[in-house]
Amino acid sequence: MDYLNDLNPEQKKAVEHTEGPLMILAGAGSGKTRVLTYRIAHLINLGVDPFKIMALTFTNKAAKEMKERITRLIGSNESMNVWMGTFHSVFAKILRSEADKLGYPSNFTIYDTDDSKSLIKSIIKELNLDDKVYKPNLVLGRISSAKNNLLSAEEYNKNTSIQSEDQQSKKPLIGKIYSLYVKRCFRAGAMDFDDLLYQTNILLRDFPEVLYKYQDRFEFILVDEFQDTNFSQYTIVKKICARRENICVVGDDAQSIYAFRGANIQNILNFKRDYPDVKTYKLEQNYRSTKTIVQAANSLISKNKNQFKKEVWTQNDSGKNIALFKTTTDNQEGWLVANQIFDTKINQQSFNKDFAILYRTNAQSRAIEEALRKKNIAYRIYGGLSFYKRKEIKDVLAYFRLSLNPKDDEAIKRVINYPKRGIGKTSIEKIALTANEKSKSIWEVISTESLQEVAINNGAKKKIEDFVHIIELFVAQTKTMQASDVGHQIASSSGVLKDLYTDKTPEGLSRHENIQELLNGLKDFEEQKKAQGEELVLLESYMQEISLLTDNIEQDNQELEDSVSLMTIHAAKGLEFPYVFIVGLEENLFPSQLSIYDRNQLEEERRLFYVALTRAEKQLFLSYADTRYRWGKLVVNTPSRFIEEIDPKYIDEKFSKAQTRSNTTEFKTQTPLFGKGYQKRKLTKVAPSQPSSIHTDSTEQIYVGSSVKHQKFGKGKVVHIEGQPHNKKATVYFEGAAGKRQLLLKYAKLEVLT
DNA sequence: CTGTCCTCACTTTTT
DNA sequence: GTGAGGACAG
Repeated sequence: MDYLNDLNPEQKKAVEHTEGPLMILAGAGSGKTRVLTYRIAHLINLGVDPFKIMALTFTNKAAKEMKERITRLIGSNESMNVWMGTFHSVFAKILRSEADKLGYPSNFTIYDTDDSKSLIKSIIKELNLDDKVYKPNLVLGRISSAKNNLLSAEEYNKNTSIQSEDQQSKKPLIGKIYSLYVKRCFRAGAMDFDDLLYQTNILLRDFPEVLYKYQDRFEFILVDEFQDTNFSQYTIVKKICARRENICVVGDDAQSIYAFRGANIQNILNFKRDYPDVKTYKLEQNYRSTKTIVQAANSLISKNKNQFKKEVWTQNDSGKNIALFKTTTDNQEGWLVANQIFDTKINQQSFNKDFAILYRTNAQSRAIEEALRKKNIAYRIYGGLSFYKRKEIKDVLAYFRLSLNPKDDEAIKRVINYPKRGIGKTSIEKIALTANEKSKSIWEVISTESLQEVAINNGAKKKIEDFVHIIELFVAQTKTMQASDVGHQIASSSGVLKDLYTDKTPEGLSRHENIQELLNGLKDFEEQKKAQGEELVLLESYMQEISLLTDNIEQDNQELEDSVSLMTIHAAKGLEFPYVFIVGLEENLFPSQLSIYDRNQLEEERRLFYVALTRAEKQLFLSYADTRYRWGKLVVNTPSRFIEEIDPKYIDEKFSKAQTRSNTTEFKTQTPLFGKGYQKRKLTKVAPSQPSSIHTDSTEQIYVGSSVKHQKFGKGKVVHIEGQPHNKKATVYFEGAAGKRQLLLKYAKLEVLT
């Protein structure tokens, strides 16, 4: 148990507390993830079956990082079996295996926010409501928060206080939209993001035997970022751990930044109420940042009224003061950041990857990007327009979805006339009308005799029938063919590839490339599964894997490796960088104008700033601009109130007048050159980046003649190796029934026997 | 039914 | 400044 020596006394106590409820209040940089990972490793070392441990995180990034760290600690074989992932992905998995109980198909579609919004739009239209009053975003928000508070549509309509709220805001029919929305999702065999949690609650509530099963299966539950859980999530966890109460939650109220989405800091308070004999440990020693950063952050967060008492401290050096830059325009701000990075790199001998630039909204990245490009500083944008959100990718994925679940109305609406087939708006509307009358999905209308009852001309009917035949073919193929083959087939037979191929504009080429990239990712996925011993890899399993991915997954590419990170503060949570720039510190931007009239919302913004400050290890740079382009208009700003809330003894104000004049003019003349950056944007790959350094290294130790062991196939001998380093393919003869196999080493996780 | 031009809303954050 | 969606002509 040497690893316990890596921990400080408080951390160690938390790790060694195995049975019974446990709450860890962990300040920023206090080794929260370390405690979680060590605790899981410790449980396994004590003989707990990894299958019986469930570890829930909030984001894919956090899940991925924890997986990697556990693998490093205890090896992949054990860690693979821990149920670890985001709330949404873990419960999606459970819902798929229990779907029939809820009347859903096990291959239900997951609607993303765009799907939900588009469905809501069509419902609003059908009800002849004004979408200026019933703004789809707002309606979706109401429905979402209802679900996250476990209110069904029926309950929503019965609840007098909600109804009077909706009356008062002159939107009395939101409840009706909610009911219809639920009906449509069900009809389409689809769940939205909130359903993944809501329906899990229903499942555990209405099927005691199912609840019992999972209570029995999960002996230990760990929840990361507990302050960000909403009521729905908390209820699931509470139910599953009710029998043993082996629940460990880790959180920091000072870093709660998702209240806007229904997260409830009260959950931390409730926790003490629900588990009176809970053991609480506070991790207050910060290992990440300098004294200056820690104390500056403390001085800021002390302005919040709602918080737990906690004193974060550090033994680290004092470090440099925070640098505060005032600039005149957003472009100048970008330029200043780029220059500062350039200088710091030389003075401190640091790398691009040591820097992060954090902002409140994604739109702010533009000015920064231009400046970095001009200075030739490599950068990477996290979040923003993710690969899966691109139009062309969503089109192909809609065909994939349709081939797996033809009842998916949102997918059908997306592609029934893309590429152009001469099926116009009027026809689709008439079909949708018939579908609603019969309470059937669009597919059930167009693929049966019901189509004859729709009042459209025969030409259009013929075109629709052709479309149905294509999809029917795809449906059949997805059941028997390898995922990558079906993928190619669908991309070309649907006409999508051809449509983009004929488009020779740079955008068209880039879209075509993106689809190739998607198909490559699909192939990679298939190879990976085959290496794990699966014979037939279906498209279905791929779609289940990616439907909850919104991040861009990192590409293992040397060039991208050393780059400056650009991201929103929300996306930066849980990460750390030696040098951190926080830009756009202006009133109405940060804090956002939507939050300044409400104490709670303002405090959330302040916590967000706290999160930003505490990302830094060595030094912080803050900046604001007097004017900034927003919505194409020049806006004049005053500095953010948050700047003054940091104890001024930690801040050095910098004005750079000399640089201001010469460089803004240079900037203006050159800006147009960088107007179109579309095709230069990075391409991201779909390949799940399982291989950590451990695996990549070990593949280099496999030679012809090596004796190896495979998780599924057992022992074997390597007879042939081909391919590039880090991407080698080996032919292996296995002793058992598996016989001769070709495996990609980077996925196969072969153990070398000596 | 399709293509083009115009208007308008969009900027809070994620699964 | 951009992209989605509506109005209108062909």
